[in-house]
Amino acid sequence: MQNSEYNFSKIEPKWQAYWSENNTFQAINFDKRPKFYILDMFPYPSGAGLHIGHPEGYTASDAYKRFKKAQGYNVLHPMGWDAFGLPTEQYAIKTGKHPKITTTENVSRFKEQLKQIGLCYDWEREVNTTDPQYFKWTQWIFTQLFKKGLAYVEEKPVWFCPELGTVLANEEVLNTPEGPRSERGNFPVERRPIRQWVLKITDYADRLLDGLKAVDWPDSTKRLQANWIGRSEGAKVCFDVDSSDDTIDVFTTRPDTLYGATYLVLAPEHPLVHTLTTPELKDAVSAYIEKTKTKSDLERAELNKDKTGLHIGAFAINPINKKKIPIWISDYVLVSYGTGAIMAVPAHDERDFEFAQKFNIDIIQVIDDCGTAKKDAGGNLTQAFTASGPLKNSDSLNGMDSESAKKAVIENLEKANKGLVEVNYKLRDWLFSRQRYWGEPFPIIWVNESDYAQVNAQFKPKGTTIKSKIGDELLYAICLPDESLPLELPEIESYKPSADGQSPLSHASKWLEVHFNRETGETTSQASNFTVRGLRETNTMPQWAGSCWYYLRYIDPQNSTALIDKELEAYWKTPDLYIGGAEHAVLHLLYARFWHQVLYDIGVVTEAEPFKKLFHQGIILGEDGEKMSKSRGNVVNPETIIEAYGADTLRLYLMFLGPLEAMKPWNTKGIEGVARFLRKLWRLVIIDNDYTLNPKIDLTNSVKLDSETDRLVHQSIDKVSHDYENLGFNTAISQLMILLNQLSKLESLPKEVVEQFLVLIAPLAPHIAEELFFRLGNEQSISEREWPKVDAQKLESETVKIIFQVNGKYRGDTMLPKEHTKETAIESAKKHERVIAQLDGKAIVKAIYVPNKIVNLVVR
RNA sequence: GCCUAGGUGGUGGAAUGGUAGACACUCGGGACUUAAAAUCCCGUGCCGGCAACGGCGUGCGGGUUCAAGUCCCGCCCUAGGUACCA
Repeated sequence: MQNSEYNFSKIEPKWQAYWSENNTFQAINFDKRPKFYILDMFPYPSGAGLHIGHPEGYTASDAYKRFKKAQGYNVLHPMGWDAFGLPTEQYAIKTGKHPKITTTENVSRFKEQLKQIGLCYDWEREVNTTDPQYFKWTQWIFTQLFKKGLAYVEEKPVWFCPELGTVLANEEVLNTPEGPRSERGNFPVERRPIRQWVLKITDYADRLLDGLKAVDWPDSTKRLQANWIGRSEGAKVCFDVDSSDDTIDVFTTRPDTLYGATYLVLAPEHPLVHTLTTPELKDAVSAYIEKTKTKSDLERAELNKDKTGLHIGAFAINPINKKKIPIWISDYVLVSYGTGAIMAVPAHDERDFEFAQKFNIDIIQVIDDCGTAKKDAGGNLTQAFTASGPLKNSDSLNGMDSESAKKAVIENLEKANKGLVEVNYKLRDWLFSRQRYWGEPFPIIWVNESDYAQVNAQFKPKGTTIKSKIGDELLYAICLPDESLPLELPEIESYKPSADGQSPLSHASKWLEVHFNRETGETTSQASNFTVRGLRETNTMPQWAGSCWYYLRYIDPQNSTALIDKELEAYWKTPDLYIGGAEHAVLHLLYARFWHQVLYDIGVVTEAEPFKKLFHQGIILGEDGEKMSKSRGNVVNPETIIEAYGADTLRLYLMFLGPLEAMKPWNTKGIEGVARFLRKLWRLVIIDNDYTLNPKIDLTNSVKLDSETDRLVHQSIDKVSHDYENLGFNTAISQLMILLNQLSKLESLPKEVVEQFLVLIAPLAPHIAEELFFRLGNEQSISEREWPKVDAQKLESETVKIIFQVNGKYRGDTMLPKEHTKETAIESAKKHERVIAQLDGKAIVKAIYVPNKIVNLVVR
């Protein structure tokens, strides 16, 4: 009876200390080996500590890193903290504790937990978005955007809760039968326009779309981003307003249906609504607009199945046939898309059809459905016909197909100066400010008009000015010089926003009021002949800002004179693999790409796209199959698992649960399987805990493996290598289980084979691999050992298994030599007992032979 | 509504159009043990049969094919995302 003990709690801390002391996984700048940059989405260090979802993706990237290192790459695999964020601020409001302190505590807890799992990062490259030496460069990037004219200020509607006196995030607003309410306190909330910084991401829409072609991302993610950008080609059509000088521009993707436009709809927020409404309808229209304010875009879209709207009394003239059509307002038209107004063609648009039916507006079919549309007994459409086809009811265009008609209509309108080709995007500009404390302050000063004129142009945006009414004054924005960065957050007494929704920074009067040197840009608390009076911007940046470019800072984290050194950038370039959740498929990845493209334009980086290859890890659900959450009480804590089973077992099990990309439930019972596997591995090498090696191991490597085992070894090297490369860890582990089961059965086996096994499993279970490798007499870390090579010859076997089928059903098999003829295979099938039984009384119609695989006899 | 992903034993899952259920968990039986833990062996999709074996079986209904979990068409269900985008 073997007496061995796999004491993970003793060996795991030992090797964690070893890796740390020896800088085993340090990335070496300018090393001759090929570089490989693996990036994880960095976490928000919450007060709750790690949950089991974090280590899933992180274990995968850690394993991949160890694999790539063994393959001879100079691997960069860093970690950092996306540490600005709402929960820390809320905690500060509640307790008065400075977010900086909370953040430091949370970060050290997270770091400790990551280390416990055996995750080895190059900690010398750690970044923290709240570190002034980091956000100095976040602010610097903003000044570049500002100077390039890619930033502007605008009043934007945001959720505001008068009761709480604060702006709310979408997720803090609940939909209730009584209307939208705040999550905290259940108070009524409304959309209120507040002064915001906005970034012109739409200027980059086409490049963001084109760039997707070149990257190795999941197709579904590319599609998601492309849909989000939503490029659509169409026309802008200008409608005159009857008995008025005003005109209304609409955007349409179907100019071919212009003859079928029977009414116009303005978004309730459209600037012309008030002007065009006839006096007797003003009250009703105002009431409708008020009601719209309480609805989010999503609500206007989804929950409001029943169309609402009002005719505002005015009429427009269809430019193509001079027909007079009524102007309506309805909340199904959004002010943020296109021109905020549409021409409604109920016969050929579902929403317009629904609306026209409800309000009894004409439905004129101008595209011939050629009998394919759904109609009632009277021959009227029962739903919109949205396909293309030949035109009708369209004067000279009758008979023309949709595509040609689109061109013809636009040409016609262009001649009359009533329209033109236009491209529209669903993508909206990026609302880039928050009325909060715990974020990067904007490096912006507001000055009055006459002072602005005296300020050196280097502090102003090129080709534009940014002005806004602040307090009662119209002020102009200038940016701080690089030397004044970072602009740090002031200490304040209360983290609560002011009652009018302004940022808590608006209380910090000492910090707020400055004197700005017109030439040098230096800010002082005392005025002088060279200074102008200014007010600092009180908004802060959103959490996205810091996470938009962190992957660049890992390359050169300490640089105080540049965001990144040019030579280092040229060496490390951009991440070769980016692993992170699909929940960031659009926003984070799109914003980061936008900033990267701007940085590319100004020469900071040399590649146009930041993330060459992307992989989404799935979510781990609770044992009940529901999303893990404190309130459900189904949260699994990694620390408990490590205490009971060890980090290697946790890592292995996380990867064994299922495909990395899948959403899968945690099952604590199942962990027994991988725990047994590791104990079995331990016993293969050690027969008691006193450093006694298993005598089955031939230390001289003179024992030869039988050919079947030898083939299995090489098949395993082959499969495991492929699976690791594709992050298919679950199948790699089952292959290793098969191999270990075989090796355990042998009477004796060469040490070399055991070591190869250890190298194969080291990426996933590094502690036990190091320990056993060490006990086999090796002095170097197993991570220095080269990845085993497959001997292709050994994969081949002399015999192959031929499957026998009758009418496609398995009825037996046999082993045949590799070099056999089709006839031999078919003959041996016909001789097989079970096949004969199936052939009884039937004739063979056909015999299919797939070389080295299958014989299928078709009988009747 | 729309977009995306998915639906395979009691459970997690595996399967270049070629033996469905690898590898595990669970459960049952046995060995070792005073006993337990650990370990080892056998069985474990469903129905029938002592067994050999036969039938059925990858959400549902069709289709293509010698052969379909895999490809095509229609439907149902689940999860995630969402902006009635004109």
